[in-house]
Amino acid sequence: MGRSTDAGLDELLTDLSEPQREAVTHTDGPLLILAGPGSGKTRVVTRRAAYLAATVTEPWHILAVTFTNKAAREMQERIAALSPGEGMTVSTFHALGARLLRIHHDRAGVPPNFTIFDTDDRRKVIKQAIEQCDLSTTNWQPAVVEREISLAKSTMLTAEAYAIEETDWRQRTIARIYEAYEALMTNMAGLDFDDLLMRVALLLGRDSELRDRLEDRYRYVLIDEYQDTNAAQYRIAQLLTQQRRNLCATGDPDQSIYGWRGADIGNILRFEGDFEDARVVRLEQNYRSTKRILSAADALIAGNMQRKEKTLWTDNADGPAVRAVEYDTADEEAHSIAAEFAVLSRQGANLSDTAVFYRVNSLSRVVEEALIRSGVAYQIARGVEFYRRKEIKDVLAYLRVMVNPADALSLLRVINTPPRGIGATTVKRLVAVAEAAGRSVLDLITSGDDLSALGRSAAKVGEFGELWGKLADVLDWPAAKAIEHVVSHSGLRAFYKPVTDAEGGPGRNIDELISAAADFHKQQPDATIRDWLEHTALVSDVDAVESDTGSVTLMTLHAAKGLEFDNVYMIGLEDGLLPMRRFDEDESEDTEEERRLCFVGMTRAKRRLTLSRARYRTSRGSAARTVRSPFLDELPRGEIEWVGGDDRTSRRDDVGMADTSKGLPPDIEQWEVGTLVRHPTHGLGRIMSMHRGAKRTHVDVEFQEGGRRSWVLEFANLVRVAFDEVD
DNA sequence: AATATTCCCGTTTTT
DNA sequence: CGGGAATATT
Repeated sequence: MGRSTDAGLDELLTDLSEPQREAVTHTDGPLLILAGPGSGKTRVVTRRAAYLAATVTEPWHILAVTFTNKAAREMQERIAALSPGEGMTVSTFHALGARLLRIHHDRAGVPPNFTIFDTDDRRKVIKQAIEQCDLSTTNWQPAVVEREISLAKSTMLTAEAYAIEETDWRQRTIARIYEAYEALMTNMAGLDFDDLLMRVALLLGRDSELRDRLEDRYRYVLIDEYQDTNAAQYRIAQLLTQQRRNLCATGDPDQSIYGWRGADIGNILRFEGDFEDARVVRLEQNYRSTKRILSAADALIAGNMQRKEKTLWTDNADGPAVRAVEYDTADEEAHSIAAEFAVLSRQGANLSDTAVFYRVNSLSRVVEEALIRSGVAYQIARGVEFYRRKEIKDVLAYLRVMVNPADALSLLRVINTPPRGIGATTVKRLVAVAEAAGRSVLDLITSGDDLSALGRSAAKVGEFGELWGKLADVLDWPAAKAIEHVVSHSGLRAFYKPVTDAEGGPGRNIDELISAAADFHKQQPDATIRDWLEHTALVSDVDAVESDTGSVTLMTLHAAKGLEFDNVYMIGLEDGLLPMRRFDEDESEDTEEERRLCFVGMTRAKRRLTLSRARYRTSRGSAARTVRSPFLDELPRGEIEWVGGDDRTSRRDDVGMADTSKGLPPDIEQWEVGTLVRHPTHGLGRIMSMHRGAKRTHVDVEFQEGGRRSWVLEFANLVRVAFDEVD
């Protein structure tokens, strides 16, 4: 056993509540930890891992799986602090998948040096696939097809399986695209995010020998955030624990917020059905939040119908009232919050413990601007965005082709970046020649063939071939050094030089990339460039969040899961935003997930929670009036301090527009963004925006039959339609 | 072939 | 409003 002194064991069990101790000391057999927010789940999980290592197994027999790198890193650190010994595996699902596919590539039927294609790459390949099928990308929107394929993969439907399941013409067509997409990806030795899960699930399902080996290696498996697992992840968890059945799942159905990407809340609800002898531990005492925050959150989540009853309670102080603030405009909202931060900061408060959450990334902009103006330091959780920047993708593309010469997507990106006289037509010819010769483009370029078929561009291509010869041997270098080399010899550095010094300019970003690579190398000296690329492909937004920076943290509600802050601001509590509503979807189903999302956000707060909303918000250009989020109305009146005029009857309805009322519909007060309307010739539509000028009211209506039109409301023959009148 | 210009349309959320 | 793509210009 890793460590077994009695003193050590006692130490692992101190300061635990009864249910916590029960979970920690449960060693063999299925265990479900239903952990409410702030219930000390991480503490239980880390102690349990150390406990297992100290009593029944060795550290290297323990596998813990999380959803983000940040979570994995933190879990690793906290377990390490309990010194259970070396060798435990703590990983994200996707990183684990990549690693297993790498090691067992022959069994999995994937190329050994596959590279991971991110969503941008995947989008491009899907577009290619659609075009290859002679379909138009207007009728078959890449984003829609991408989503469909992604959801198929998350339920382990391969292209073949999907084709068999065909039900209608639409699906049959998507099946064709799916197959074309897979063929392209295979050609390029690329795997997408969903492959990392699907292929592992399928591999484990059919290869019992490998399964046995893995089961012997990973005898105790922990899956964190089990409520957010999709079918493939669920399958992996089951397959890894078939014989020993030492699966410990932790999670909270009330915090399931990834249904939209295939997560199945049923996985956690079904746990006791899957394992009849499962031990279930409920952690319901909250150690994080004040009574007021907890009861507000609890009241909100109680509005969900499909849910396991749960009693959250805390011994913590009442704390200050939860605030609900209504502002007139989003600017005002942002500036007011920024001003509060400025005051706190002046009072010497540490803003590391403060966060702003929002439903959609686009809301960060107003807040950022306000914070800059007020001189408040902030950080934004957006690790992914960094790696999506042009210049960064340019650099990475070079490395990708080196690691995986089949990666034509990256090669075509790189071949004329920076511009070196190889234009679109030349590239097209090059691809055609390669195809005719049955060889790869890179092969063609680098093997010194006769390229005269390319006309006068042949020389340029030849030069690129030479350049490539000089670049390609950095493959074994540490990533930072390799990037430095590539950047200077490819001409990228010089190309970006003119803008290089600008704040956040391309040159600076490349420098940042280099130092990130250097950090990586320091932490994992044995890692190859391929490992580094994999690492960059699998970052999440939260991964970029640092603690103790002294600055306010801005992030989406999704990114906030699992974190906690003293002082939390949630903005944009508006109908249609939070809860988010899309126009083509039936509404009831998603509202519960939206409510959970709101619940997640609220329960991040330890001491102070402020929810706010703006009566007018500018989105993509034009300002539109908003409707207060129904979630605000679901909060217990007594616990909430309302600021800025609370309900619908106050102020906004009597702002001087008296003389415009002439031609307006009689029920104009009930019209707002989202209202359904009928037009004599255009049919049923929905108001997308509403603009009240001094004299005229303008509306923007999107019609069910397609199309979008704007009118001056006084002159449009629009009639309001109630939801229940719609067939 | 490279750069300048206009136009179009829209991401919810993320590994 | 702003990025990306189609289109115009040099």
